[in-house]
Amino acid sequence: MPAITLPDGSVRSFDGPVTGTTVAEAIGPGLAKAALAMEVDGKLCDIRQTIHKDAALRFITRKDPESLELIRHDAAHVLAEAVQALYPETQVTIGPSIENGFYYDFYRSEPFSPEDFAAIEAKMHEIVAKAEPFVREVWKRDDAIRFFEDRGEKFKAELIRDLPEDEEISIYRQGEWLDLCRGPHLRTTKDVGNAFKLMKVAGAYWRGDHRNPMLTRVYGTAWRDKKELDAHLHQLEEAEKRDHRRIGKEMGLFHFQEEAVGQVFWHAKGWRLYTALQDYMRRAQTRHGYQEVRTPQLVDRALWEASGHWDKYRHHMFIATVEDENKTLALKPMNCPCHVQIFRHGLRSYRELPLRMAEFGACHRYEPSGALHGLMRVRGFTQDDAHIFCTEDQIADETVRFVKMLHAVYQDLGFEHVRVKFADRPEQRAGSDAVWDKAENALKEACAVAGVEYEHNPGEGAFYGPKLEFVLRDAIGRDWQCGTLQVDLVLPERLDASYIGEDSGKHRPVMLHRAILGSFERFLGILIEQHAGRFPLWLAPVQVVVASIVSDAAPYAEEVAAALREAGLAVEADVRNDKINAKVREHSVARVPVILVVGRREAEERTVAMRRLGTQAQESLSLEEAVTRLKNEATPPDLRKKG
RNA sequence: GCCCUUAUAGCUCAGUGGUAGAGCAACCGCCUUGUAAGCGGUAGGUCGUGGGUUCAAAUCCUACUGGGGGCACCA
Repeated sequence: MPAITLPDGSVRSFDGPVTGTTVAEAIGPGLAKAALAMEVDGKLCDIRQTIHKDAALRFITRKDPESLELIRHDAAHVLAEAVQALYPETQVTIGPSIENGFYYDFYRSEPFSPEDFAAIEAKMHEIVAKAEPFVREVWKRDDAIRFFEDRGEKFKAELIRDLPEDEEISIYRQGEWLDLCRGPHLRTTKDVGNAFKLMKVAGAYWRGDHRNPMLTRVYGTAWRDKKELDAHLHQLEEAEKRDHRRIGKEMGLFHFQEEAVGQVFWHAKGWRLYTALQDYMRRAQTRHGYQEVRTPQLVDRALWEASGHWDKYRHHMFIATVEDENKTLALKPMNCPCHVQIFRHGLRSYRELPLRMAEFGACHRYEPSGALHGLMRVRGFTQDDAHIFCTEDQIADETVRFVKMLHAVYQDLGFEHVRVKFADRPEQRAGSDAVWDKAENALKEACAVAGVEYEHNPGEGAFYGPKLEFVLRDAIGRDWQCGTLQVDLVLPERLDASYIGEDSGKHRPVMLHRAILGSFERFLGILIEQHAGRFPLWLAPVQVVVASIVSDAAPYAEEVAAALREAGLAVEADVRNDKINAKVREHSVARVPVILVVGRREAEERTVAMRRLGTQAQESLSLEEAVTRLKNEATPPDLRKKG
């Protein structure tokens, strides 16, 4: 006699086991029509599922966010049926719903191409129109394996074989077609609707392992209605407009070319942006008690062997040799071993700890070609790297200090939302379990002291120690992992770093590896996308353009530009023989934050007409006032007078 | 590295077997101009590179290199 409790608190009793469909019909025809699935005691399931005992029930309609996931998952099934109908030799594997859509991985000797999309989409619409009910069946394991093997579906058979013994093998049918699937699903294929679109094909390794065969993955996006779909497609276009590679080209910030793959040619404007950020970081570091150092680019392999990097990362290092000398050197892929060399140069006292050693370390890594991505993933980059040599007792305090500094920097740079992840020991690692226990516990404790709340990220630590990962969210909601703090008890041991303690004995320091930006290249890529190239004044590559209206005003325009330059601003004078409309347009398109327009009147009165990017308003003010105000406004946030 | 895709003028792109095109930018001239494109003219490309098919290749095939989207990788 199940009693069904509904979200409004009301209870309905039934004489015997009932399906969700029956309950919905009992409540009313409107709900019966709208209910796509249901949640029974918090668990999402098919609406046709039978409820045997008392339960809390909530119906899922198109309005509920859960419906999107179901629509997407079902769209993947519809895609798979369509593909097998058109290309019967294709084997199916898996097809989950993902953010904004779904994908399905197929195995086929000839991979699909976007040219096949039109035919596949047409078939999908046919299947949706047929309104085939999704019917759940539970099969015996052996029957299921035999069934799929008989059909030549080796991948599916393998999946079933690998399911845990006690797992129920459920099959979903939609008309003639069926698939192994945990569910749940909508009522019929019709519920998928027509707001879907196939987006791209991509290769993906079977079970995510590069030793396995390559499958063809077809990605699609799916929404509740056409309006949502269009909004999503529009958003994709908007994101494309802020792509840092596009903006970098438009604003003349940097370029890449074949002769230096994965390395940036910074142009004058991009370099101003870069150095503005670097200057800021240098000030922040100095303020927080770091000393800056500089270490060699080319270092003998012996050091990398000692640190353990040679063993693990040799194939990702650029190796250099000299003809006349039988030596192998490597371009440094990281700075830590070099910093240890400075630390161990001469005797260190406990009085020097914590010793915070920073370097804008230029590193090179031979990243796989497929990993390269604009500024975000390059082969030559510069880290805002630092290593804190300290005692175990100082870990907590240093963590507190670092987290504070990191938040201040992110805030100055315009990022408010920061998450923390705790990455613990990976499978392949250096150091004993005892050392790892110690390092992980120390870091956890430090988090507690610093009041840092974190998510767990299992197995993702560095090979020498656990790490905190700082993830920031940008203006359009994307997450970027930038900052990191790593506790390392291994490298000081391997590279024999020591200090003399209070007891006159030798001790091992702890090394904290830390970065806030990560790499300048990547962080600038993020900054470009964050601001869509419209930087705050202190970062803008060209801060002000002084544009003359008539040639008579040209000398005054030059004078205004000179005054601003004297005040430390990046300014250009545009005295070309062109219409003011054209000049304003050109510099607006170039995202110059401030345009000062000067004509005959301004020259006579010694004023400027100020126009801000993104507005049409003009403000007339005296030259002196303009210089004072712009100089103040262009001051980096950390140098601005507070309050 | 693997799969798909792509490469034409400085930029954005059209041209799909029959003598390389447009817009913007550049350069030259005219216009002295009041807040998002004034007008006219000139110049600019061995169509990414190497092979091949063909009477004929930007166009078809093939390899390589770079770019893009994923997968794998990310000390």
